[in-house]
Amino acid sequence: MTTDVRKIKTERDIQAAFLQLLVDKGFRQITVADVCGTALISRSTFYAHYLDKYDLLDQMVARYSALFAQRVSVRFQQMIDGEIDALVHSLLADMAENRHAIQILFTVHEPEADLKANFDQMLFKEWQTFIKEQPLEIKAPVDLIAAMGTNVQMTLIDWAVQHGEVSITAVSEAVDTIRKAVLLQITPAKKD
Amino acid sequence: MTTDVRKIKTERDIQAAFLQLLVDKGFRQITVADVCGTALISRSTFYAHYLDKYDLLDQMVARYSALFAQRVSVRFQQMIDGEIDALVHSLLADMAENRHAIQILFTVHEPEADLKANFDQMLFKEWQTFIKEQPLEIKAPVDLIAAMGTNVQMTLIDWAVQHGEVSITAVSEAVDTIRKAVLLQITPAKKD
DNA sequence: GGCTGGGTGTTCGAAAAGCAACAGTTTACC
DNA sequence: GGTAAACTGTTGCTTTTCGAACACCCAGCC
Repeated sequence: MTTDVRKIKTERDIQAAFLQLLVDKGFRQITVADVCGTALISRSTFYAHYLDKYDLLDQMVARYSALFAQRVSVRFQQMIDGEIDALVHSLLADMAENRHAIQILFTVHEPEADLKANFDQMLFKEWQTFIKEQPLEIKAPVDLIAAMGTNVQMTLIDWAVQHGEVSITAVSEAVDTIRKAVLLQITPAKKD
Repeated sequence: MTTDVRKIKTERDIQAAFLQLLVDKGFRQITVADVCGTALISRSTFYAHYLDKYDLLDQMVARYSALFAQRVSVRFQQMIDGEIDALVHSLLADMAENRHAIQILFTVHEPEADLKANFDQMLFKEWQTFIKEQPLEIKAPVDLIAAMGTNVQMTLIDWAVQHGEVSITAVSEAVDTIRKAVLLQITPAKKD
């Protein structure tokens, strides 16, 4: 099996070095030699783990995308139900380990690897299907409202990733107000 | 020669883990398995580098002792000359890299490995020879005054290690006052 | 007493990582 | 346009590290 500590450690080191370099000089400027240098890793070892720097980025983006994918539905439901406190809280709990990496990867936008775009896309689909399930006839275009909802959520996620654990009540209220405004477009007015 | 990155990295990891564990549970409670566990190192690898945990401690203490030994005379002279600002400054500059380790090792007092005792001993010898070189007949026992001087310096070093870079003027003045009092015991009163 | 569990220190073959050299490609500059 | 420098992947061989087993010791416990 893959229980060899060495593999885990070198991949850990490579990825940490990569994130560091993303901050320092940006993806385009990074060379494989750079990564190996700051990770204290041999170049031949790098190629034993990744095809090239694009593959490295891909794998990292894929990993965090998958992580997010596991929870999208839950988070989406929390948003719909107005459990903003719970949403922010569980978001931060999940990310406690990964916040740093996600924060950095959010700044990278490559055609084939864009974590923020992936998150966005997943949420957008959730909104689309949610809206279409609504019994009411709605006047505004589905995709417009879906985009609105997605943006509210992405903004919240971005904020959470940037700020980590902070007192949340003010945030919750602000998000909640906007959330209601969006939902009003697709559901009958009701008491919350 | 021995420029294999792996050796450097594992020793780095082992020593970092060891320092961590010293803080967490203290030297006596540490097992080799502990060190390997937190360093993500195989036990057989540990024994390729060190005989046992005592050897590990020894080597670390020896290293920082040697580092200090290189500079003792200079530092001592700075003290005698009342260049307290310069003393604290160069002390911190030297230790920038090692302050953390030294701070922790200062808390470990094993019969055969005691960094603080080593520092103390080196300074004490400097004071002894310095006092004996003085032309004046002195009334107080040499070792008493030597111990006094050593203590002033050790206290300063301890403070520097704990606090790192801080605004220093108040410290300088305090130390300078005491320093003069000690020197007055062995030299004729003079204008500074 | 005997037994168990956790610690030590050693060994060995297998796996991973290192290093150095390679040809091929891009980049930068005169 | 040409050349030097830097970067890329790849390879063969060496060194280090790993994991798992071993016997041993010692402390606590039934």
